[in-house]
Amino acid sequence: MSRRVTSQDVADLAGVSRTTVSFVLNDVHRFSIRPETAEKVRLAAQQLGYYPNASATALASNQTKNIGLILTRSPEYIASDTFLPQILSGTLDVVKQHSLSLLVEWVEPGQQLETYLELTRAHHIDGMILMTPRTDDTGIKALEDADIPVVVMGYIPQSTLHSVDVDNLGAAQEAVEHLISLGHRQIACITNAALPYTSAVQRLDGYRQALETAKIPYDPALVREGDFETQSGYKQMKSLLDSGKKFSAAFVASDALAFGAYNAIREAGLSVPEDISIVGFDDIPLSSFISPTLTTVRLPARKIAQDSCYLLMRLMKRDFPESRMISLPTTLIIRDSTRELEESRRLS
Amino acid sequence: MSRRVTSQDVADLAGVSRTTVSFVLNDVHRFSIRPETAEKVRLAAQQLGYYPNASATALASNQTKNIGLILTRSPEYIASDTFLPQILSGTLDVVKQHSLSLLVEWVEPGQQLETYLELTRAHHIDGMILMTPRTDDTGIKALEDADIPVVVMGYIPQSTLHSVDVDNLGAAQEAVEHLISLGHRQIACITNAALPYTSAVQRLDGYRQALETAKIPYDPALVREGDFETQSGYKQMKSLLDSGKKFSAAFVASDALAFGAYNAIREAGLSVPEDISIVGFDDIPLSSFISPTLTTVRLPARKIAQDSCYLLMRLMKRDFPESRMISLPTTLIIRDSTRELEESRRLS
DNA sequence: AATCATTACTAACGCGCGTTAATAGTTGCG
DNA sequence: CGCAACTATTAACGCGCGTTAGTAATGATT
Repeated sequence: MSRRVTSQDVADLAGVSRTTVSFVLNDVHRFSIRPETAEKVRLAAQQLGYYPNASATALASNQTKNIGLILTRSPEYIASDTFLPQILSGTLDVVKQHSLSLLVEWVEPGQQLETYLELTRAHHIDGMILMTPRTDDTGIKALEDADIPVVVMGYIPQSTLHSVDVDNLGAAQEAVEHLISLGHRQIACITNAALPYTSAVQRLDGYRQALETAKIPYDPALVREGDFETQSGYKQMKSLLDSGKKFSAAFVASDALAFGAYNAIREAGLSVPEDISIVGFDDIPLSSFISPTLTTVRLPARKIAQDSCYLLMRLMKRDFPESRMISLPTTLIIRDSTRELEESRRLS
Repeated sequence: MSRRVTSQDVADLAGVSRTTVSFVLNDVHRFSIRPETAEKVRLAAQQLGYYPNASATALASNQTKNIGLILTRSPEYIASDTFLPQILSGTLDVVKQHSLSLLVEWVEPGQQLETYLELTRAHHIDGMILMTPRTDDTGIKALEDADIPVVVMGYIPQSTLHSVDVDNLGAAQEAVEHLISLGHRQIACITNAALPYTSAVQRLDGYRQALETAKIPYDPALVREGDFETQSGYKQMKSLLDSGKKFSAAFVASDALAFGAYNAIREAGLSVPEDISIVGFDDIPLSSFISPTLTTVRLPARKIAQDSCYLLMRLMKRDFPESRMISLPTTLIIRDSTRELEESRRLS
């Protein structure tokens, strides 16, 4: 249980003052230091196994070197978030490159304001990334006013916060247009999440937009609301099938849910894509392995995370980009779950 | 850009000293304080929106209130870690209950020692959880000597560190015995990861054990090494099929890889379970949705994470449990990917 | 009345570091 | 030789908080 090594110890061993140690180890060039002295200090530091105390550094410099990744779902949903690994991977990647640390926090719905305040005022972090926020987030206002850099992964209407996102609406539209181009006219839709999540609304809007462009009337009876989990994809597809409404294709706005939908369709004695074509959204790793392989919209999840980090770091340097949002491109990946509707099944 | 609110401000407003404020807000009962005074302080704190500065608190109290979750894979693998959400979910859950924060760190292979030292000496965290460590981890020794609480999720041979794990060997054995009980004698195996990962070795040993017990000779030609990703499950199953070796079942020590294996089998014009029975390992959420639903070993991932946290918190309170390891039970979940081998295909 | 214990509070130090203002030492130049 | 202009280094303060040792006031006990 040896005492902690402080910069004073390093200074003593090197025969200089603590200030000099600090200058050397932090590469402060404003006050010049003789190379030999610097070398002596570095040697002493290494010899003692000196690591500057993080809290002390943070307190003195007013920088924690931590950035926060804020998750807005409850732990049960987090457990089945098929996206999280990619997000985390991208974030860790960049964060590590800049020798920062990542603090992962989870916000309870209704507790947003409190949590954001605590996080910023207590200064646990230098900046934060907000993952998939909800429109009914009660803390957004506080974040806009707080002087802490924030990047939103996703979209919040009428917010002044910086954000990184994909064009959910456009991508969904493209997905549905693909179905339409295959001759489908009766197209169901299952959203990826409840509607307070902005991406859910945007994708639904894309669906409607595509229908409208093709002059297909929008029928609410063909739409269901999912909630992240595969199970809900199953449940909602079952509900659609049981409703008696006819449809030859479905846009399921999340791959995970699409897998559930597959199951419901199979259970009903039907098959994909022979009876029903399915387009997903996200392109999670398993989508190209499931049978039939899933036609879906590829979301560059890891890149979203990386770009969010890069953006955050710019903001932390008070280097504000001209544009408030970065929009990343998506790609429609056509696989085996969609197929042209036979003439016989087409409407007149 | 208003000045930060400090405890001095609270003290001034309440008309007491800073010390009193500290006592009140930290519930220090050793020095008694009149209820009215306490109330005054609490009111002032709330009125000012006072949040104690995390760095200062950490520095003064020598406790960061952060715990570290250390990932041992590279970002590319982290991205496809189907387990991570459950682990994170369980960890966040417990951590939040105890009003701590979670620092997620990723360790480069070869950099373990350096990273652990930095993490502990710089005192970023009060304790750490090591996820899926490798046997060739160069930093373990340092952690055993460091006086920081550590919990290992998984198993490290000959380590004195506390750990939470499942009986991988027993579970794998049970899985393979299930195949044997269905009449299979030629059983292939694909490991979940490279062999420096202890769980991979243990599961492989379970496989061998089961064969031995049933007096089935172990044939290395039926064994392949996976590496976490679905793609490698595909690749290795393809390699097995291409090898010409006959087998009627396979134990794939990771569900994610099993999905890849499904694909390879399908591509070869065969089917599960008619031609080949498959048992997976992990029971990730999608396993009950894929077709055919996957027989697998359920790993209580979230509970592992939670128990690891609880254990860590005990250690942080210097409350050392009698036993060094906690072993959690697994369950063999029998679904549709395994089937009894027809008499005609059985060996004499 | 004098002593003691108890209650309610505070002054002041230390945690380990970054940083500014000041100081000693050296060289250049007329 | 004397002054200026650097160069190399340090003393000392502050970051915001926890905590110990100590004080003042009150009541209880001899």
